[in-house]
Amino acid sequence: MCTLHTLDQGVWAVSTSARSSYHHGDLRNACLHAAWGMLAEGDVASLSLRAVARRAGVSANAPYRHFADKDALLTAVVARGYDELRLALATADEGARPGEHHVDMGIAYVHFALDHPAVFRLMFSNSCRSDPEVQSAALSTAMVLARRVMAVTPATEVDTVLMASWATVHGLATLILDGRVAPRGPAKLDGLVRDVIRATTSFGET
Amino acid sequence: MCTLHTLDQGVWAVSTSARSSYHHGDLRNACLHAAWGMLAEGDVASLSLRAVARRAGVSANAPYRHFADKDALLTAVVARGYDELRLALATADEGARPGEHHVDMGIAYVHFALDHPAVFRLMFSNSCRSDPEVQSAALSTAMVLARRVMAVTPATEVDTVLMASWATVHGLATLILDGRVAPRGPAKLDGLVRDVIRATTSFGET
DNA sequence: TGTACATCAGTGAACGCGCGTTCACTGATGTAC
DNA sequence: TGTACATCAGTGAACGCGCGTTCACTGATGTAC
Repeated sequence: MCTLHTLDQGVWAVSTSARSSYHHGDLRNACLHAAWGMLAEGDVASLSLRAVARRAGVSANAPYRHFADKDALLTAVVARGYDELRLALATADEGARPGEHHVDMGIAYVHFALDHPAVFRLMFSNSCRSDPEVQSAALSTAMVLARRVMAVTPATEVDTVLMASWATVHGLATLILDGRVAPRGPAKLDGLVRDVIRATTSFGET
Repeated sequence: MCTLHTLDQGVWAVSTSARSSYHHGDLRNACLHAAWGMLAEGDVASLSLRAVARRAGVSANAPYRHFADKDALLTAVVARGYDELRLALATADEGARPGEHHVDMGIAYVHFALDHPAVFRLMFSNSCRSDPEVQSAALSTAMVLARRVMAVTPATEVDTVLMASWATVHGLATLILDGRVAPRGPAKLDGLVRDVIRATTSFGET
């Protein structure tokens, strides 16, 4: 059903293994993987094309065979980010406890942000908001939320409720990420998300 | 009562006027003003200390008399940002229509974000979250929201409701800023904020 | 099966650039006497 | 009131750095005959 592989395993792992030949074989993916890894360790400002090439074990200009410029690389990373987020949300929705779909999806959303802070910030920066690939990836991600909202909301209110749900969970993720809101102890994170979502959800779940 | 001046007028305007003497007189404020202006036109990545000095009409290293390094300047800008936001929220709260305090403060919050996108992003980035001046400025800002929440919420739920309110309006501001949620026409912005806040506010207002 | 050749995906060196920051210095200001 | 001097707040030149990107080139691969 879902053919998407997570970036930390599966087909991606191969691309980081030592290469024996002059040709890399999968440099595009290796660059994305390297960029993803570097964003896990630092922020966007510290990510340079040269460093990505270095980490992929390749000369500084080799990435230009696969990306028009630095922006194109970042755009591709962001698109992957949305794919990952969409997968995480869909998985949470599928495995949700009865009557807890919103809460479990919200928890997954916040966890994604905390697990990939720099990627998350990049996804919601204005730098690549107008790229078509990113826009479509963002839209499919939003659709996962939308489907759940539509299942339990009168048609006339779907727009507002979708925005409200998304805004709440997105804002919460951002505020926690930035240290403006602090769950007391990591075990309390899920409870905090649950409480906030319940406090803002006036519509029922079936 | 409130002695804070907005950055675009009042005492700040003076600091950008042509200077006649070797000594600037108010270079610290002039730097902050220049940085603020540059952030209004571009993003954080395009803001350099040298450019700030240039705009302030001063040599590249003059700012070092007033800021230890570039980070210190950014930190000061962020602190000012929180001051401005706090002022905007307090003003909105004071002048709110009866029973609409949450809505009007939310609208003010979103407007601040849209009026100062780069500053807003910088305020909620992790770069200066641990600076004491910033932390205290952020705390006083949050207190403006907290006071309003406390006025209408049972004590046991204040924490959760405060987080929920803040998260919702902050998330909404962020999503609009990033183009993920688009009010249809600028006149519709306030209505969108109002609808979302009403949809997520289950507690009453007196 | 062997060979010539086009194409693809790398290399290494170089470019100009703007940056943050430091240095020795200088003009202006204020204060003690 | 005048002068010597310490202090403050600027200047201009220079530093090393890593960056994005381009260039001519080369090793590997695949395909036509």
